[in-house]
Amino acid sequence: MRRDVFQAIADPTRREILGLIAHKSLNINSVTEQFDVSRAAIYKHMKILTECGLLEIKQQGRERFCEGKLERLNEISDWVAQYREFWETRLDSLESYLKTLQGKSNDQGKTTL
Amino acid sequence: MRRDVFQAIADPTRREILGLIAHKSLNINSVTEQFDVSRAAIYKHMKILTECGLLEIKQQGRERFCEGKLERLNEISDWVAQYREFWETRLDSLESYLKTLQGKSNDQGKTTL
DNA sequence: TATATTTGCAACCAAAAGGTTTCATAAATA
DNA sequence: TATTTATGAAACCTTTTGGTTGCAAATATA
Repeated sequence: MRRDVFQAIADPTRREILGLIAHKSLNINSVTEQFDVSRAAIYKHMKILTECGLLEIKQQGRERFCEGKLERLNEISDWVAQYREFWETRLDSLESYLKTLQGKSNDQGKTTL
Repeated sequence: MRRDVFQAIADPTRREILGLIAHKSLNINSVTEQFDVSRAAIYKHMKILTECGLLEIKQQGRERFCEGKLERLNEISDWVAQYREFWETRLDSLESYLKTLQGKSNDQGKTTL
């Protein structure tokens, strides 16, 4: 069972769940109401999110409130970041190239690519 | 067949493939050599990456060179970004709270956590 | 106490994912 | 021309995924 953050956010329902609980903690039934699948299905998604640390559950009476731990998404943005540097470097050199062109003829405007 | 960027990067092999071709274009056999699965398996991964725009293929004789289109990862970082703001706000208010304590200060520090 | 509510979890199912082997085809080369 | 190389893709298999229904247990409430 691979259970990493990348796999966790691959599912659109799980992304939606994160969106819901980012703002405020909700119990499992409240989350379920927002979807048209069974509680058991939502529960399984919750479990996956919990197992990779994106979500924490706090018991309160017979209810369990789900709290988002979005910091864990850092793993994702860190991974993307290495390539961002890479592709932005390329875009930067394109940009400076275009600026060079622009400097040569000043009425140029944007060249459609 | 869901075929979005989120699902594409969920698989570790596909993430590795992106890492390989980020630096320079490689043909399919060269990519395959780096893994211990069959060419057909790699080919399928390539296809998925192509279908969601993370990769472009340029024919050159009988070979096909795979070129990374990492800009498409913007979709991922955009999605993460909305939550980044959210959780960094929380961290920022913690930080300013700590600064307030440290400075024993005269400003109205945000203590809402 | 009897009943409602909220949840955990098992058992099961269909479809998707990730892999394999095999064959066909087009391009390069001996 | 005959052969090797690089690839596309079909057929097939196993495991994982995402869903279901149903039941048990614990907490709240009438």
